[in-house]
Amino acid sequence: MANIKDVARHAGVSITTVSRVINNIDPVNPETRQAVEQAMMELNYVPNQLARGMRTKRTHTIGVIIPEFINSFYHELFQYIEEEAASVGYTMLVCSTREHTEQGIHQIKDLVSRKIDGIILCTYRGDDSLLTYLEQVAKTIPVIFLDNLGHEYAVNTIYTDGFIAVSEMVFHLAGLGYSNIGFIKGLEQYSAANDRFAGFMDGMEKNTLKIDTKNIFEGDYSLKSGYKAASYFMEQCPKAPDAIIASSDLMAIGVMNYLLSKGIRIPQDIAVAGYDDISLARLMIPSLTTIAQPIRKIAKEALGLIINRKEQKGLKDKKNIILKGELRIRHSTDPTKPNLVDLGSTE
Amino acid sequence: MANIKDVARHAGVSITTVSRVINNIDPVNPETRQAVEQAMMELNYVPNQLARGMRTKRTHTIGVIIPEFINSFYHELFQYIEEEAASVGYTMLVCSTREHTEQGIHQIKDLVSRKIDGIILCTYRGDDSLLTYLEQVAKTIPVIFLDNLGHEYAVNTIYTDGFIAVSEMVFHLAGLGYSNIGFIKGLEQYSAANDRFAGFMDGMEKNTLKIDTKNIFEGDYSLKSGYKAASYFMEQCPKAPDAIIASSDLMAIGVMNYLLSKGIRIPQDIAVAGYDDISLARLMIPSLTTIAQPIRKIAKEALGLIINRKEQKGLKDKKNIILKGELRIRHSTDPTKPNLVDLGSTE
DNA sequence: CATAGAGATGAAAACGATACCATAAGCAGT
DNA sequence: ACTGCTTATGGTATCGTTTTCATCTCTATG
Repeated sequence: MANIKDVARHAGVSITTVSRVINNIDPVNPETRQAVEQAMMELNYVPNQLARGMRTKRTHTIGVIIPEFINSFYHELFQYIEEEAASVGYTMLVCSTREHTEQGIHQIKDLVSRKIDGIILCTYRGDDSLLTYLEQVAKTIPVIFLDNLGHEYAVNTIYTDGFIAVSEMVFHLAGLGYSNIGFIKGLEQYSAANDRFAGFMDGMEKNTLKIDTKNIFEGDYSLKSGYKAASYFMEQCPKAPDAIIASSDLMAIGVMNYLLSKGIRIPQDIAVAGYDDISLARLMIPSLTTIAQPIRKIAKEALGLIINRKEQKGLKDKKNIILKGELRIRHSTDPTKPNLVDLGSTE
Repeated sequence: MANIKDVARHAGVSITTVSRVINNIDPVNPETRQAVEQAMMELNYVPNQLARGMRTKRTHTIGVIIPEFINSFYHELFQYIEEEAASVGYTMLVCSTREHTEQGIHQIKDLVSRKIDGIILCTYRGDDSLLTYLEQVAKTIPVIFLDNLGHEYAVNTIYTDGFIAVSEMVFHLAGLGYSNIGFIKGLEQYSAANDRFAGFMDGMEKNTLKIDTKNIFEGDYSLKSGYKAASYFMEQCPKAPDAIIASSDLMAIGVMNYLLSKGIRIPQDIAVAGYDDISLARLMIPSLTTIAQPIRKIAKEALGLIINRKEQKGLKDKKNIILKGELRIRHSTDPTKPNLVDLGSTE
């Protein structure tokens, strides 16, 4: 494989000049430039990014860490990050922690050793040792955490406001006359899960609806735990709810699966709502009411923080960007909406 | 950030010795080793992979190119590749061509310039200039194409045998008494699409079923095109089929959406089958009969080809690994199967 | 006409690791 | 006592770039 030296020799100039042509920065005689460009063509020259990164300390690479891959919300988020990254000339290194702390630290260390320009964590089941390690990394390169962390750690965060969104969802249901609303919350470790739960409580209170603690179930965002929640509500709960809000679409779909398999009608018998607006939500029959996270915007903001980085100096420079979710009302709560979304429409 | 020199100084040895400790290859006095390890700890030393890759010509990085992200089959495939790569100590650089030739060549060039150890292409709408470029790349590093390419190009391929699988699917349907079977094929440019179509023809012939060319529709693997196909079959086709096989689950789900929205029962009125077994197939109601691609195996084989690479010298060294798909019979064709898959089961 | 500045180029030092070669000590075998 | 092998270590070239500094030739300017 040809290197810059070969190109220089072939074009009869010094390597410095070739470098100048590549980087298009210092003035170069048009004739010389042409000769160099031709040499590069002929030798099929491609600059070695390792060498380049070594000198410049910039690799135009970002690291992205995704949790388990089961939840397709992360697939979709991931897709937008890739798109955004590509559009600004960055390439992604991807790995998954599989929710294992030690593995996670190892992965981050690996990314750092590859001299990435920034790192995006999609989420993580809060473990202190990993987050402390992350803070350390954040002193060197921008670190962006796509979830609510609370304010204790010195890393940037970007996330959707689950409090407001779920509260709005309760208003929506209350407006339709539902009153005995069940809630499936996420694991306590995630503060985003707590936000959503707090939003639920807030909505219930503001609508002067009675909160029955029996109507609250803790899930883990998975399909299966939604299914389990539904079976709990229907079989063990003293008074089955007339509406169920799940903190993730996947859990909501698990609920739907249970209900439909038992011949319970949605929303006539029980309304179901989710959170995330994964593409599957539109495909369900009935279509699923949910809260759309602005993933395109999340991706854009994250990349922005990496590209326009300034030297981060500790906690005071960190940014917390909180975006607003959007309520998508569909048939699973509101029978006046179409039972299934027209695939030709843009919604 | 500390480098090897700092560690050497701190431990009172030469950088060569530090390198030996890191790579654990030459003999090193246990005491010296300990001193070096301690120095590394204290300085928080992480080896610079750029520098290392520069010397060793190995980066332990693979490039993965995915097509559009819309089809969740690629998400799932991608997930297994990541898993497999991580388990052998490799990290992935990911990008998407967005089915744009020029962009694709650009992406590949970028990956090569980053000195990846191998490249996996999930699929590509066959464009000659990109594939010719790929052949060139394959002279330097292993290139693995996860689709049938025909045998014209000097790159490795791994894929599922669509011919046998779809033929089996026809046998399955014929066995249940369906005879007027419609087929939604993929775009002509993909030879995998043609394999599946040929399998359909084969199955029909072997079951002495009449093939009506009106019953064949060309889609593009998307949800929407499945929907369109169904509307064509039901509204414009002289004699609507009693069963529909789609060459992708996504198209099959589009079909289901159309049929269910018109109140047509599946499978009592019309049976529906897909291809891929994306996780959504199990979640549909009714659950979707389909052909599972052995994605775990595909991922494993692909990584194997990269890790155990020998110098590839042209066409004769290329491998074509063809795996067998597995028929998954569910309710959408066979009413004796459960209407929805038990989420607790392992299927 | 001396000279400052701009344009165009090149030589050589880094960047942070590994690989190759050299050296020195200790010990076994003749 | 010499040779040859093993263990332990260090010096330095090298990977392929960019960056800094230096040089040289013009041209414009007072």
